[in-house]
Amino acid sequence: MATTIEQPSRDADRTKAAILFAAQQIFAEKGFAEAGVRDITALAGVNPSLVSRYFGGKLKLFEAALDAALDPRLMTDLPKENFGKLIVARFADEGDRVSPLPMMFRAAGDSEARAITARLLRDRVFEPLQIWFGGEVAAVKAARFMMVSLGFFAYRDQLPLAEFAGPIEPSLRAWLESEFQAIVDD
Amino acid sequence: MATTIEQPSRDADRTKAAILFAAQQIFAEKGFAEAGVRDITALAGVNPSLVSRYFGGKLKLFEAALDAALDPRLMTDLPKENFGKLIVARFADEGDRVSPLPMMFRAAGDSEARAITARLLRDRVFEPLQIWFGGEVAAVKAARFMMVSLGFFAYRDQLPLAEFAGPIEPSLRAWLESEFQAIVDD
DNA sequence: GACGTAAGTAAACAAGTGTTTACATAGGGA
DNA sequence: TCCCTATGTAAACACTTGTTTACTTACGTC
Repeated sequence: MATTIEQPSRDADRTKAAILFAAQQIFAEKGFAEAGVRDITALAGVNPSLVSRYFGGKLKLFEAALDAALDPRLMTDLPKENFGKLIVARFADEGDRVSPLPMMFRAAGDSEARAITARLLRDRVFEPLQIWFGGEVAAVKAARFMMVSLGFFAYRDQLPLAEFAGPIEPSLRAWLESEFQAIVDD
Repeated sequence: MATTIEQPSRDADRTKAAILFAAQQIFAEKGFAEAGVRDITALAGVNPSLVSRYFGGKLKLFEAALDAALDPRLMTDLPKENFGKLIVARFADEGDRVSPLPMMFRAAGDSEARAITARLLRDRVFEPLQIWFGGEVAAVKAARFMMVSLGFFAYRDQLPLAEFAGPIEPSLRAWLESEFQAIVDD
């Protein structure tokens, strides 16, 4: 019988982490409004009241979940020579797993959650990108990057067209790659 | 005393129109979830129960309001030679009035409303655009148009950055114009 | 002018929400 | 071993929501 790690049944840190992890899943899947505290805590296997106790409420939990999902390095760790191909590969092939944008889109219906997404998107994505791009047109470059990315995910999220449901159409993919590459090259 | 048009205080068609008009305002401003039937009917000056009676419920009212706001001619009536400059002018300068996209973004949180926006966006925008573009790459062109448009509105809607709050930055605007123009030229 | 139907209203309804309160209990330290 | 506190639970709370039901009233018709 293999030795198993002792798992104390009462561990606040572990419980918080479980709630946070479940929140990321449920918020991304159902959106802020439709994701119930009871849904999240059921997935985490704990009592609904712990959301208020440990995070201060559903809205704060959303903020924590989104903040944990945001990581600008997912863009800025790529080499600029091959930026276009690589970022599209990341977005198109593992986009729903790697990007918090669907989670943000489905929170746009709630005004408070929307204010949080706007702030985090600016501080945790737009600003780091601007620094990474550098130069005097860095702000415009960051804006272009945001627009193309938002457009791509909004398109996949909102327009479940049969002809684009599977792998992305080759010439559309090539266009996207050139769009992203042009941002760093300009 | 000037002759005034007789306004019957009881006119079902007029009441329906008033509700529909108010729904467009409120849905665009607050989103589907936060827009209450009571908000809409208060603006229209009627009783909340009339939403169910005349439209079959809040969801059907949303569908009717969105359908009434969608008009592909806002894009396809433009000359292709000057398409880029003109469409950007329309979107950037009168975008919130002319485009139903903000209304759609803020409905993404509700799964049923989202299904409606997806269907209407496909049938009332994507398909007509595809026909208008024509040729064998029409689908890809329509997809590119959707992505750039969605990206632009998502950006303005979700990222209220101070530096882009007012009129759009000139070089960013030039880039957008070239993007749209390239779609029709390719 | 009386009447019946369409138009509109007010209020109750039923369901779901996030949060709070009161209570139970596991587990480590004295 | 005995507590005492952190951890977790169950249930009630307070509130909002879209919708339905019962009722009132204005308008066209005979």
